[in-house]
Amino acid sequence: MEGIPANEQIASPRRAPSQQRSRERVERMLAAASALIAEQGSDAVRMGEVAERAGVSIGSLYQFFPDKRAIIWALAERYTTEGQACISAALAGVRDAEGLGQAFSELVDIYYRLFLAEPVMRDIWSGTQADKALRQLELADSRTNAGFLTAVLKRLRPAADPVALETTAFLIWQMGEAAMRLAISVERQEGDRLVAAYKRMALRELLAE
Amino acid sequence: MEGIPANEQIASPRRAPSQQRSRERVERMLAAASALIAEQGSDAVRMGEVAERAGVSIGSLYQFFPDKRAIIWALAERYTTEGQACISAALAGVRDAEGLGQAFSELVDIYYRLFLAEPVMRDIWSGTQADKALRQLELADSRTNAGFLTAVLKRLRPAADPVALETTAFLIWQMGEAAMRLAISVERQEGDRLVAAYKRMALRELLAE
DNA sequence: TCTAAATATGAGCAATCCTCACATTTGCAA
DNA sequence: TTGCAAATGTGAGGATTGCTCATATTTAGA
Repeated sequence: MEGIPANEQIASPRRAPSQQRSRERVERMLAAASALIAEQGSDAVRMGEVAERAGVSIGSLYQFFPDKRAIIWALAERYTTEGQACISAALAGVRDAEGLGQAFSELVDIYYRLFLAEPVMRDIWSGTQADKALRQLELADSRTNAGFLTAVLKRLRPAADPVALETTAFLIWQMGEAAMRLAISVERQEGDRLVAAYKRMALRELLAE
Repeated sequence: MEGIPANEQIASPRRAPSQQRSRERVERMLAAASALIAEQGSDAVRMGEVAERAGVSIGSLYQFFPDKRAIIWALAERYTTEGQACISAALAGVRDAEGLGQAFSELVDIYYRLFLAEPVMRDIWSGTQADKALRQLELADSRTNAGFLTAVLKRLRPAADPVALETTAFLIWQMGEAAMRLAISVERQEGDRLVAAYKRMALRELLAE
């Protein structure tokens, strides 16, 4: 909540590792951070700890990451990149309403399982509201993914207002993330019901009109 | 993000102010915190600053609030209490589907306007994902409010499965909050469209079957 | 081989939350 | 009124932690 003074600029590596040696070390830093986040949550992780676990000095850490948030950000970026490829692939082949229902339903299941199983992903996407850089990344990611969905909708309903379709897709996507966050913070059984309800609601909207 | 070590226990006043004098001082502390949050955001606010603005010493602050989060929490609790009364009143008189549509639509508008106009509320509900105590408060609040909605649904559809109605109401409520958070973090025009889309989607679900 | 750029290091600076020993005020019983 | 315990007030300083920087080492390439 504090210690890190502000919340403004988008973090980027202070220096891109150009040598093989440093690239490997950066990997170790990210792996260490990831492991520690999984164990303690990103708030509790201390920079010195990350450096120690990665087997580097605290100075080396700051050579490649301008601040603590930048490490989280780098991890988050990987998840978004992976996710986008997966989503794009799942939606690219959709040709009709039935196909959309099938693909969307599967995507929701995959994401729900991922959220349940990946503590790091869960932790990072939770912090998404508090950190501006993360929020920007998540919004951009969400727009991209919603874009894949919009493309499908435009194909299925060429007569519909494109802006309305974009709005719907974006909203449905963001609500899906909200539903996931909610589902994993209640009892498993209720979480399952909530995800199912979201799926039904979203599909009703996607396939309507 | 840091400085406050963990994120565990629910914060409660370390000592309840029993004298008139201290009650007034606690009010001043909360008012100071609220003003500073509006100006800078809760992350940027420093405890010494709150004490100074309230005209008390740092020690007095910690006499009544065990830590920084407890102040935020206290402010959040006030918002939830106010909100619940408002929502309960709006939904209590609903007798048919049309009335529900009307009341729900108005509630969404009120909340959207509130989110747009109240920087403190906005700030606090944004931090809701990162702080466990806040998240608990928000979940409890959401359940309470969803309960009001559930009561209406049960009245309108007595034959429906109660658990399903509860799930639907809870989900719709949480999605509303997500839609608000999303709407205020994009351009005003797009935000309006998103809120309208949410409203349409939620109503379709509430009035369906 | 030699040099400049890249990389590595960790003691220490700075910011901030929060504690605690001690001072003051209040409520109330004698 | 007086005395005293409980409530309240104070702020210097302890403790933690993100981050810097002067300095040392390694690498790439001429």
